[in-house]
Amino acid sequence: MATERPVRVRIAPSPTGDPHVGTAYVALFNYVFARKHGGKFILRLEDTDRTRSTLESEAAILRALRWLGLSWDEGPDVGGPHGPYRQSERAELYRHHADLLLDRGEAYRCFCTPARLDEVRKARGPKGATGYDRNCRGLPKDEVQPRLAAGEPHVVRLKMPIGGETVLEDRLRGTVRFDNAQIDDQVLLKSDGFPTYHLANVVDDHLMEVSHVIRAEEWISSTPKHVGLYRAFGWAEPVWIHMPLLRNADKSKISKRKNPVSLDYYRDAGFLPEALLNYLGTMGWSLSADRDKFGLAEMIAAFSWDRISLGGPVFDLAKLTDLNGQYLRDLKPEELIARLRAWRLGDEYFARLVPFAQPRIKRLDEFVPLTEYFFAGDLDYAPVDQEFVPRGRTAAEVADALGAFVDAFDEAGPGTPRPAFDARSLEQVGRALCDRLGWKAKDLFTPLRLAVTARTAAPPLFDTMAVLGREVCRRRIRLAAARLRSRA
RNA sequence: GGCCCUGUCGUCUAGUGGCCCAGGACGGUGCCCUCUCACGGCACAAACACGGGUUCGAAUCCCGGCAGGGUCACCA
Repeated sequence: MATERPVRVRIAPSPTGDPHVGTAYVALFNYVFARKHGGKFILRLEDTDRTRSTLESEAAILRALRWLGLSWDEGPDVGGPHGPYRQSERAELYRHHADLLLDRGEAYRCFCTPARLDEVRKARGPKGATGYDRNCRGLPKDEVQPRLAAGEPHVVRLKMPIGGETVLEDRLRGTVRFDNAQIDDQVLLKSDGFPTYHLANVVDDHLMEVSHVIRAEEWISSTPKHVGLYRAFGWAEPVWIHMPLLRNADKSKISKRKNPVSLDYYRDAGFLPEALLNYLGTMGWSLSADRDKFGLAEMIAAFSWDRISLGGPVFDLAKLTDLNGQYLRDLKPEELIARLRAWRLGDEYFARLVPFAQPRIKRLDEFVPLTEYFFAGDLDYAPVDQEFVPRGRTAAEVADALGAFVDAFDEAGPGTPRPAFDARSLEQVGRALCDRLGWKAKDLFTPLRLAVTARTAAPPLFDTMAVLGREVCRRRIRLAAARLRSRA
């Protein structure tokens, strides 16, 4: 362990969706650790999945991290001595390093088709050993060359040691041992010529001189593969630090079905970045026995890995909300006003509402009541409870339909980017769902309108949703569905 | 299922062998403040998962199964 190396750490999000609260959590600990030791905090985009990565997501992640105030010293937007910081722009580098391993006999070309890999997996059954059967590992050169020359699609795999064990030292968990028989020959280069996470990550961490890999616990079981890579290259390992995973109330890994997970939600729902950061700092870490309100500077001053607890912390919106309230009350009135303006009580947001309100008001004093749900967080459905279920349907059916709608605009098919959150595609998704269900449009759109506005009469539904945003809509719809289910 | 990680109030946590018949916070309940609500104050209920060891002494060390989680992709 090269602990004396200058501290260089990184957050390496994959731009494949919303800016995730888990990313912010891990980023926070990277940031604090770097600042504590006068080191560098690097932002690197891991966009090697060409089918799922989007520029939109990339921008959203950068925006969210900036909103939180976690500034990076090196990154795709600010540059730095080890760029580029976007993996898609480093493809040559990974190919070169894969070749290096190939030349040294540490890696090999694998011509197995996805179909064959599928069969291997199936043949092993539910309780079989894991992974690839190393079918191509022993392929003789004179067989590989012609297939290569013929342009046959293939991947490059790492030769993991067949026997023995891989031992790694985790700063938080101590020595962790893996039987090498459990670890298969990981793909390094995909058939599209792009690297997998494993290769790109290890190559970049080395080239960027990352001293400590601080990441989520879910990575721990693939760490032996990374250790194998460092050895194959002959490089020094970083210090491994695997943080506990944020959890849903049922203790499963935090997920958008059970929790608001997008940083945009927290921003739109009126949480202050400093409160969110503070709250995240109490997840698995504590400043002292009797204080849970503290700022970034205090956290940096007091930070130590020895104060980490490893049980996966449940993310509790109620406690975050309380903390947020404390921050709000500490603000000077003029500061609060500025925050409110920057949030939704400013010209920008007003400009989007006015077109809806103008045709519907006869006096100025009607504006606020009319547009109330554009500013509210969670809504009170009690007054409209009786309106949710159309004739001939059950509450459970409606709840399922609402859930299906959220899924439909959230999750595209494999390899397809999810639909944009605008009125056109929202309506499209809604109508497609009606077709699939065999429902009249009204039977879905009415409960949807109620979920989003808690009113029977409102401006056009999909325009309203577009203004409210994906995060607020998702939460309201899920809440309404849960309420319907509890009634059924 | 294999492998790996984890295990203090419902939740976040303090606790690194005696200071702990376990402290703080959120949430809950009650009371006070108060024109109401919020804030604030006070109080109450609420945990060392279990079984074995080690030790004069264990929430703290060791072992065991138990439970929860993660992971087993040409996704990260």
